Order: sequence, then structure tokens, then C-alpha cells
Amino acid sequence: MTGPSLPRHQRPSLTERRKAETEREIARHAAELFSEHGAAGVTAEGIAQAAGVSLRTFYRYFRTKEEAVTPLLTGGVRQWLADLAAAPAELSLTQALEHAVRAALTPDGPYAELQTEALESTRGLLRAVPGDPALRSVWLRVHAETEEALVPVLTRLAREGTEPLELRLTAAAANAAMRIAMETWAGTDAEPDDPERGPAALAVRCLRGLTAGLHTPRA
Amino acid sequence: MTGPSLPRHQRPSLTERRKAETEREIARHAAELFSEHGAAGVTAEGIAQAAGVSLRTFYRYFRTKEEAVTPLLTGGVRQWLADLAAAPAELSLTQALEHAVRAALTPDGPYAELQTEALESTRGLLRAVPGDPALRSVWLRVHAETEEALVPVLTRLAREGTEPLELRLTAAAANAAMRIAMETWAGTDAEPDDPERGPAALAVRCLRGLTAGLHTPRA
DNA sequence: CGCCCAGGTGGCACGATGTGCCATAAAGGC
DNA sequence: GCCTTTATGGCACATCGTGCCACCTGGGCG
Repeated sequence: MTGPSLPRHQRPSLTERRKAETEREIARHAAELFSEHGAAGVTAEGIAQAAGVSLRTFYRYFRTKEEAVTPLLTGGVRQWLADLAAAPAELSLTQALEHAVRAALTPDGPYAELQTEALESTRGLLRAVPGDPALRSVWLRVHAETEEALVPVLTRLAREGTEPLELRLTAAAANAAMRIAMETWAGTDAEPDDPERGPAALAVRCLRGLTAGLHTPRA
Repeated sequence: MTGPSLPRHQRPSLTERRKAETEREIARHAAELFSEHGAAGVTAEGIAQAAGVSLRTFYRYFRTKEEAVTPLLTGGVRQWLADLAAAPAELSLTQALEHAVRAALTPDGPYAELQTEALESTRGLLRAVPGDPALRSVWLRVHAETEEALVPVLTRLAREGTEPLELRLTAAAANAAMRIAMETWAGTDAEPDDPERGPAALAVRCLRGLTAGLHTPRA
């Protein structure tokens, strides 16, 4: 199903590159239009036109109008999961999560270019999320999928015999921490490398605040 | 009408009762149809017809086709939040959460009739959720709203001066625990009063597993 | 180089979604 | 009993998302 036999991991075969380019183009324009007018104020036709494709083609790339922005929202997720799976065994689970966050989100890290490129578009989009039901829905769906993808990674990371239910809970909690970190960051104007209010710093603070919050005694 | 003088806000005022009845009727049929054919296999027209109202009226009660089932999904939430807000001050946060869960979900509790009535419809619906993108979206939206509603309750419950960010994280974690408890319960055929696999028991186990999962050392 | 064909693209029609507008009938206040 | 309020139904309409077909481009092959 992977199309014509790829001789190598050589090059993406011009057509493939055009497809990837078109997808990025659609996503970019969708994000811009959604940020400015809200999802309800933009038609699929409008996005398609801005991206220079027909309406029919638009729906070949994305199942719904709103899905068009998912590429921007899933930006760092893949790297995060990969870095998490590769965490040194001597780290505790919390430490491993922090380690992965730093690796995936720190501007000095290996994914710097990838991030900074789309980071501002993503922030603009996230700022529109709270007040836009349709965008909110996409945002939640993206995180639901991340949570699902997180479970097998944590399973291999945790010690054997850990309850599946516990793993699922851990995945949900960690994922929620990441989500809230992103939402909080979007609400600020902090530079990506801000050591106090940048994405990485916020994510780490959220991961730590998670366990703290449930344990602090009441007044 | 020469009936007994109507105390202003006492009586639900016949019309109100009919509206509530219609809403329940729509929700019931929507849940049944969605459970059987999936959200994509049911038209708004079909739901309206089954509930005995016109299509136009259907959309006066619910903004979208999928929203029609939210009344069933938000069933216990209001009670849970109320019980949580009324938790004795000497309980820790985790204990308060457990206390509220028991009060709202235990079959012996004060909300028994309300629960058992719709509990089976809800379970049928939840079983369809994982494989149905549209239903999944509603399920996530409901929990996102619960999470939001949870924050002010926790704020008043926690000791003064607690970081807003920490409160939000706690709300998200507790809410995720409830969600996963419901999803897990829906996957079983346990009786509602099962002391091991019932909703209340599962919810408590999830709340505890939450803090445990993040702290256990690795192999 | 030219043929061929797999597959990306566009146009069109169509069922379905969700909303605005107006007419009607029933409920509640006087 | 009259009058205002409001829930409801019917209709038209823009938009959504999909199936189908016709076109054309690019990439392999003789």
C-alpha cells in the first residue's frame, strides 16, 4: 500500500514533495484564516482558494474543514514520544517525561528549526481555541490521540507488571500537563527560549505541579 | 385557568415540563440510534422523527446532531461537583474527591433513581464512543467543560494562595481519572453496585492510581 | 523519444447539516 | 374572554462532505 516500490529512502519523488507542500500550504492558510475570522467565519472554499487548490482537492487532504490545522497542532508530539521512548533507564518516570520535554521543546535542541518555523502560527491558532467550539474540538481530539499513543510508550518505560489502568492514568495526566502548558504559553507573549515562561519551562513546571497539586494538604 | 394560585418559581409551569420531556425524549432516541447504527449512520431527521418532533424543532433543542446525547453523558457531573463543594473541611483534596465520587455514584446514595434510570443507556452509548469519531468528540467536549467547571470548585476547596496553574492541573488530572473510570466501566458488564468493578469503586481506584502512577520507581 | 498508465486534480451533482424567516397554535397573564 | 408570549412546523438557503467521471501530468518502459 506504500505506492510504487521506493528504491531507497532516497528522495520523496517530486510528486510526493508536491503533496507535502500542498498539505503544508493548506494548513498554513487555514490557520491564518481561522485565527483571524474564527472557524465559523471561514468556508472550506475560502481555504481551498487561498491555498490555490479546488474544493474537491481540499477534501482529499483533510476529512473536514477543521482538520486542516492538525499538522500545526501535532507539531512537537512525534519528537516528544520518540525522545520519551529513548529516555535513559536510570531516570524515574517523571524525570523521563521532563527529559523528553526538554529535548523536544528546547530551542537549542535538535528540532529547533522545525519548531520556530511554525511555532508562531501555532500560538496564534491556540489563542483562538478557547473561544471557538470547532477549533476546541480539534484541539481536544489531537490530545486524545496523543494520550492513546502515550500508553504503549509508557508501558515499555515502566517496570514490568504495572497495572494497565495505572499506565492509562499516567498517560492521561502527563498529556493533560502538556496540554495545559501549551494553553498557558499561548496566553502569554513569551519568547520561545524564555527560561521562565517558554514552552519547555512551562511544561516542566506543569509536570511537577501535577503531583504537587494532589498531595498538598488543605488549609 | 382557575387552578390553585401558582407560586411563581415553584412549579415547572407545564410548558417547561413539556420542554424537559421533549429534550429527554430526543436524547433517549438519539442515544439508542447512535448506539445501534453509529452517529454517521443516523440522520438528524431520523432522530427528530423517532422523537416525534420536526427537524426544525430538533435543532432548537440541540445545536448539532451529536449534541443530542449530552444530557446522558453529563448525568452525574452536577451532583459530583455539588458534593465536592460541600466536602467537609477536614478532608484532604484527594479524600474530598473520593468523598464526592461515592456520594454521587454509589447506588445507595441520594441520587440512586436518577442514576440507574439512564445508566444503562449511557453505558451503551459509551461503548460506541471509542470507534465513533463524532461521539468521541462529544465525549471529549463534555469532559472539557467539566474540567473547566472543576477549577472554581477546587479553588474554594484548596488552601488560599494555591497557584492557579496548579489548580488547573489538579482539575485536569481528577477529571481525567473520572473519564477513564467511566470508559473502563463501560467496557465491562459489572452491575452498578459491584464493590469491585462498579462505577464508584473504579472512580476511587482511578483517583488513587493517578498519584501512584507518577511516583512509582522504574524497574 | 514517444507510448502508456497510475494517480493527483478539478468539475458536477447530490444527500445531509444547520440557520433565518414567517405563519400558526397553544399556554399563561390580565 | 382577550391579548401577549412562545414553542412549533414549514420552507428556503448557504455550506458541508462524498461519489463519480473526465482530464492531465509524471514517471516508468520499450
